[in-house]
Amino acid sequence: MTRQPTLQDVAQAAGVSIATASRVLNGSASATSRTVGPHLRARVLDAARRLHYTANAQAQALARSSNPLVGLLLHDIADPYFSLIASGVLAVAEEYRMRVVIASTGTDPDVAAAHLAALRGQRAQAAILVGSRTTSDAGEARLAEEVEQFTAADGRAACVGQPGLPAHTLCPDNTGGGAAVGRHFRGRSSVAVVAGPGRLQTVRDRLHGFRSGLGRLEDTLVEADFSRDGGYRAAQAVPADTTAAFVMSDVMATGFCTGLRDRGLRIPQDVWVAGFGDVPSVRDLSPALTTVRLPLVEMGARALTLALGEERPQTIGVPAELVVRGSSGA
Amino acid sequence: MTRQPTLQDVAQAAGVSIATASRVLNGSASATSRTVGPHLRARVLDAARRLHYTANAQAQALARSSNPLVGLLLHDIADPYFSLIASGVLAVAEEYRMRVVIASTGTDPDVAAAHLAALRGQRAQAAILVGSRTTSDAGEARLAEEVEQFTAADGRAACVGQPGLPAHTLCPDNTGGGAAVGRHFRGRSSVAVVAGPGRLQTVRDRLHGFRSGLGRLEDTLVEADFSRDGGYRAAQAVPADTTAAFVMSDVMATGFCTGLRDRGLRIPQDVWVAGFGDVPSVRDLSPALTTVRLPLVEMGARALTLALGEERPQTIGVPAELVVRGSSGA
DNA sequence: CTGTTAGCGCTTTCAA
DNA sequence: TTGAAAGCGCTAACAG
Repeated sequence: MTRQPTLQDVAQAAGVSIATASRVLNGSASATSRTVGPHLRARVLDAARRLHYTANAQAQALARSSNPLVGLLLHDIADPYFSLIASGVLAVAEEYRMRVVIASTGTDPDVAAAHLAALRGQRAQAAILVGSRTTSDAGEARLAEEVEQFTAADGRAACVGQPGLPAHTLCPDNTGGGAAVGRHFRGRSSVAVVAGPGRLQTVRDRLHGFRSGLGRLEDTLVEADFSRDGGYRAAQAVPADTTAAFVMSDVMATGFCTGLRDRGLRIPQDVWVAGFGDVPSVRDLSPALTTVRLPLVEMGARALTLALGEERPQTIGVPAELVVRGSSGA
Repeated sequence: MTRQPTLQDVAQAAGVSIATASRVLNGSASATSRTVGPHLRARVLDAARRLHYTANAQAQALARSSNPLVGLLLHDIADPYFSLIASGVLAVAEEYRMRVVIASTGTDPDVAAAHLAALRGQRAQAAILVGSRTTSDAGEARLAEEVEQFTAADGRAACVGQPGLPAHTLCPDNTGGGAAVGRHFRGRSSVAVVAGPGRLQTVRDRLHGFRSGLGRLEDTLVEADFSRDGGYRAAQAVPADTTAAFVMSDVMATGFCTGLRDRGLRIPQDVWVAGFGDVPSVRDLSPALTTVRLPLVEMGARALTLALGEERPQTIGVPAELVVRGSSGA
């Protein structure tokens, strides 16, 4: 490799000291950096351009002991629920001119904890944890511990999901959203719920809300992973006389509807279906999917804004709104 | 903030030299690092744990002059086409235990070039550029120049899209895929094409392939952005007597189908529709969408594997396979 | 097997 | 306004 030009090289080429070169090239916005004469300044800029100089971000981070970096940890980037949130995070990061390192952690809090430790190693200024808390108390405790380490190292953490972590929290109204679906389903004779993994707090909240909204408990519970195919399979597992199904994510619901249809059941004549999240594509199913709207992109944006802005951890509720469409008779 | 513990602190706490601490904590896998006595080793590990020590990744990168980092530049993470590719990249990065910094660049080559320069500044080992080349010769030239700088700095670059950059290239068969749709549409009387922005090479390739497959040129061309709503609007813009429409992305096609339906046209009785990409959700449209399958997740995985593995830039074709479904009469 | 020490490239006082 | 020099935290020879 052609060794990367260093500030040293630029300074030399411009015939100035390395300090001067630093001031004109990477000088912080602070007033003290503008103090370079126009003549030298021009020479430095010119030399930098000629050499294709780019500051070594590591060295800068080390010297400044701060790194314009935010970590984004989410369950699965291939799921639109998460990629939409990610898109909001990226937009804000761009505004703040921060880089973002991303990782898919799955649902294991220990994996998230490990990544968070790595982020601390990178001296990231912020970390956004997107996804559900779990019922693994031990795991959650370790994650919380790691969040505290991160915060102690002057990092800002924000979580999109349930409260429970010592960090900013954006808390979608899973219970309320579930309840709205439950109320909407009142009067339907035989109700099924397609849930995600039971260890996820999100799943519990949505289920609990749903049942309280429905006003009774006789539902059939089918557990699936949060995938399209999981939803499809769940449609085979549901009782034949089901007249309404609450599927806990839009991605699952999408597969679920197809599964139902392949089984000869009609939506909504035979079965009402409702999802959760309101990702864009569910409007285009036929019939369009009734679902609970979450402002996903904004949630991502908000989470980073919060992390970067607010000093004291805040918990902020995010309203979840039932959107009734054709899949439940609209 | 509680100052982060340094290697110094750990060494002190363990009563050993900083070198020893370094060897046990961050020692490269090379044989020379295992040479620490079990006794001291244990003391160091213990001290590190007590202090919650995490190596400063910046300092490490600087000292080692290499950074286990890959950059991922794509048009729009909210689009499943890209998020699926991203998911493949993340999986491989995880295997290699590399971090990935991600950025949405839109379609402007200069934005990508700027991000690439930043990646060079971070001494990233690899960069994956996902997205179409454009017809902006000047912009592409600047991007190519930047790729060369990146490579010169010992970085590996891989591109998912068209050839044209001095890097590894994973080249989906856009022309062939388009042609397959064209052949499939032969015999349909009035054909429309919903294209993305004309400045994208991908769009040109798919269109060119389509026309050659169709065997004639009298199609109606509607240009839209690559969004769901763009597809929906395009459905209003297409001639009323259209009997077949090739929509150049699945996301657009998804909205397009709804637009057509809202306009009173039936799929496939009145209009055949085909998309491109085969993202998971299009199987669940009714009728299911005919489309051109691209192995998106694998493409992402392959791109990074290639970048990390192969020295000499290679161009690899990725087959695109027509999948006929209900939206075109299957 | 362990410790000393010279950098890695940049920022930032402190003097001049 | 400019330059000299002391680190930032860690790695990697080189000595012992």
